[in-house]
Amino acid sequence: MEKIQPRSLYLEVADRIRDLIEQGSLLPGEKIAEKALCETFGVSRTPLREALKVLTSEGLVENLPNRGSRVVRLTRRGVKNTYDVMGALEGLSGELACQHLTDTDVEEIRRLHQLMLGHYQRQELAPYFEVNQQIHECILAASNNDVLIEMYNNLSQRVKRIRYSVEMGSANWAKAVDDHEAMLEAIEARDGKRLGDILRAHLGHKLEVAAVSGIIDEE
Amino acid sequence: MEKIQPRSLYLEVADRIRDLIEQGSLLPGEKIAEKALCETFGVSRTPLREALKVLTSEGLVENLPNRGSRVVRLTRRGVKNTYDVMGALEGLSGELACQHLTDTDVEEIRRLHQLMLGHYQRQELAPYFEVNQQIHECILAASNNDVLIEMYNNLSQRVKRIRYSVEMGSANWAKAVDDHEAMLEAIEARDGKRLGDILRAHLGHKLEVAAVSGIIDEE
DNA sequence: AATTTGAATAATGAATTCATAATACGGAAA
DNA sequence: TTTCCGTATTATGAATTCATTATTCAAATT
Repeated sequence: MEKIQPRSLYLEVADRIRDLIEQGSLLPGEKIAEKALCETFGVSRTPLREALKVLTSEGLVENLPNRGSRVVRLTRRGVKNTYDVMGALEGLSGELACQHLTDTDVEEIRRLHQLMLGHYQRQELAPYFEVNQQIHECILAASNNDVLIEMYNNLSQRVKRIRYSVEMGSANWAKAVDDHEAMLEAIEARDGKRLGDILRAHLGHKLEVAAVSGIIDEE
Repeated sequence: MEKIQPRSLYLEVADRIRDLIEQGSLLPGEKIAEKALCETFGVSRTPLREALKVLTSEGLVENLPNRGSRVVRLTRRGVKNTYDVMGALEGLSGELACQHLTDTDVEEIRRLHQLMLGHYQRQELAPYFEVNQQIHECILAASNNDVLIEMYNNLSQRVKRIRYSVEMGSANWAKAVDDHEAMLEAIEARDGKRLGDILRAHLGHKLEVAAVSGIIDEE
């Protein structure tokens, strides 16, 4: 029998607002009118305000005393900072994953890797990204470190609303695929140090792509 | 003239609760009675509950629906996970710091380093830790990455309530001082990669000490 | 005696109300 | 016309109230 999980209203509301921000219904810098959101969600201001406080401490929203909340703006510098930290965390995830990866885990990653290569060869960008992310999530999960996973997901959430420009430079793309090739080798050799180094370096490339997106403010 | 900073009540309350947890007035696993805290702080339940939600998303408190809040328990595994992530973040801070450290910054670190050595030679543990922390904060600040600083401080807060057993093994202590010697060299050479590696490794030792503390639960 | 049931109590969750600060607007003065 | 000032309006911050869910404890049943 499955347990019934009672979930607090404010968590539900926080999820919904997160979605709104991610999909772009609430834009960076936009003021969040409490009353309006209350009506769309059909809740009172209390749980809504609690949700806003959670999002504030998550770094998605900022709270100006007596002047309400706004969606935080993404600056180029802020995004760079976020990616740097994510790189460090990915690096750690690689090192730890190598200590825990089972043979079937590696098998699964190998499968995804081949799948991804196929998408690359056929230049199918969206499916490529999809599988690419699955690989990284596999490694992250294998780190067996829930603090790490929590931190990474938080940071990831902050930059998710950047819509990557649809065409990725072919040179960058090729480099990314090369990185993944090296990653797989390191994984198969269970070489955590090397995998960590590759992952730390790997994320740097994404930034260039992100910078093009219109959502980022130049301070 | 100094600006007047209007601060929300819930942030104030959150700070106070954080203090209570850090100094051990609220113990891990302890249930947090809202009414009692409201009276001690002299505020209503609304800002208190908002504060609790912030602390929950910071990982200091957990929220069981309809059953209130409790201070999260520290498990050996959880502390290890936290230290691993902190190590990765310190590593990054070292790499970044080397890109930004000015000569006067390095001068200051050198001064602190000598001060710390003095405390080590005289076996003055508390002052040693004090200065030690100042050095790490210097490096962290010099990273110029506020996302990194925010993350690090959050994690640091979570484990702050561990009271390190007063006597540190003399072997460990010597090793830590050695690490610091190597750190200073790397800093003076502005060798970010090396500094990063040293810092990543450096934190591992603390864990052993922490494990002795009575506050940690064996799951 | 041990376990279960149910009423009484207390605590949490959420809506509402009240207080206060910010914003918008209109008129007066320069 | 532009700027400044004061009032009206609106929104936020916090306390209070109401509703619902746990908990406690005594009585009843096995």
